[in-house]
Amino acid sequence: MTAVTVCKTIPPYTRYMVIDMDLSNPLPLSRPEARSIPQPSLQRLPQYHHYLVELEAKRISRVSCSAIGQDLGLVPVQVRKDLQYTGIIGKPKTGYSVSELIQAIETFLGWNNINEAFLVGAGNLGTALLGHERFSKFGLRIVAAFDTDPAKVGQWVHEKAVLSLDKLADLAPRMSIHLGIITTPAEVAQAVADEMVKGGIQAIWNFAPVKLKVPEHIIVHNEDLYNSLASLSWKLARRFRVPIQVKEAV
Amino acid sequence: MTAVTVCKTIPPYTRYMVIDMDLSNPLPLSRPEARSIPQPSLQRLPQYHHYLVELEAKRISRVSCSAIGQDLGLVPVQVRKDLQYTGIIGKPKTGYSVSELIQAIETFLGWNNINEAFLVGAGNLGTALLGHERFSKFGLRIVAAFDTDPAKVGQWVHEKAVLSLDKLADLAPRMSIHLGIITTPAEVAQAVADEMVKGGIQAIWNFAPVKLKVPEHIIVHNEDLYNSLASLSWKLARRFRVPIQVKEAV
DNA sequence: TAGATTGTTAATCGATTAACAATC
DNA sequence: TAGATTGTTAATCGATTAACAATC
Repeated sequence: MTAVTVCKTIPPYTRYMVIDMDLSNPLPLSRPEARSIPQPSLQRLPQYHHYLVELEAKRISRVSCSAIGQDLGLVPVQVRKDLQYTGIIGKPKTGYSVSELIQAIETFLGWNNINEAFLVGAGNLGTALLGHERFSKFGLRIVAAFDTDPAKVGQWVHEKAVLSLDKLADLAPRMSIHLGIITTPAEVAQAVADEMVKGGIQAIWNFAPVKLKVPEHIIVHNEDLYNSLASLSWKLARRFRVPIQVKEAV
Repeated sequence: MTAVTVCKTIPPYTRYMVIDMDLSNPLPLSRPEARSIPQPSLQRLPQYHHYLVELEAKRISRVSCSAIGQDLGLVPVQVRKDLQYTGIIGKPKTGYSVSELIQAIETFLGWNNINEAFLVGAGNLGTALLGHERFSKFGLRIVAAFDTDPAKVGQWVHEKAVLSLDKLADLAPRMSIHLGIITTPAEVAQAVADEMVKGGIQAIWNFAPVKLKVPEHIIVHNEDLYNSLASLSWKLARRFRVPIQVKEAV
């Protein structure tokens, strides 16, 4: 508001840019960590990334918001807003540089600095994740697996050793591992989380259907298939219920 | 508004209930399919369900919103709103009946009428899902698996037959299967989805990281691990960036 | 009765979308 | 220049939360 008097002819958002440049921050790209981002936007970024990588493979070097929106089923202005969080700036009329966008998204999401992780629970799901080469493209490398089953300990799964769970709390700090993945049955998930916290793990990606109790500073993400199944089966069930509902109304 | 004159002394929401009963719908429970529900609420319902089942195992028969909220990290009024979508009604001072709540949630989510499903892609992830007994508690039963790999076709995985993919479009309508699960690599997911649509599948639970192109009436749910990994690694990366950021500010 | 808890309405908060100026 | 596309602001839409009456 006070800036209005300084330069009346320039519209508000141009003024904002000038102020921004005054602080010698011409490239917002240089401090993406300073910004906050809505959860939905954050979750759309990997979609853009995936799409852009495909474009790059097709040797397409520039893209507009409308084109992205068209292919991903989003309105252009939403794409624009989302991309702005990464700090990237486009060119009117020509759009955005595909390679710059990819770079910006990867930097923003921290996919450049690889996260090494420990996985606990070498069952079917654990094995599936251990074999998931594509994770490395998204900055995640699972370096070892843990289990309590003596039959599994000492084995190798997808070139990764399966170690005894009681080694975890000791190994994690020595290898400076900050990320833990839980793919155990629900019953033991809490005990595993406790071990991880003891080992100084900062973030837990939890595939067990339990609400983990951990100290407040630990980041927990729940990958709860049941939540997802819920909405799917509700929609499907509703579809088959519809004729009945119509009947009742008559 | 027009109803105000009818009965001035009764406050608005009591009036609403009266009107509702006038339409001979005393139990909202009887027509849960008529209501719409916000996506976030829908995804919280399985959490309540899981929690309530645990309570029931402990022989606790009544529960209040505050208790639920306490344990699940939600404010009481949000719990109340969510539960209202299922049409359940509680009793002031004593709370809700645990068993009625469980019943209401299951009915609302359609978990009573079992969804039989076909799964395509008998790799690690597919095997993990096939072995997931708990799904049956949530109304899902995977009845057969499909694959194109000759080494897998004809095998049995967790007591389920692995069939050749080209049988799917024929079998689905004959067995009246409406739900398909895709756990294939991204490259073939679209082709699999096409087969499912040909077979009359109504809903697809997609674990491959691709945006599927299907007719508009098909329900698709994407279980994209990368979206989830994105926000986790962003938060973790940001945490480690913080000291640097502070330095820059100085 | 008093206190606890539900059910409802209204206010708030946050994300999306509409409108439009700036730019190439 | 004209048209396309970006970047910004303001309006809209939807979910959450606050406040409070009703009920047991």
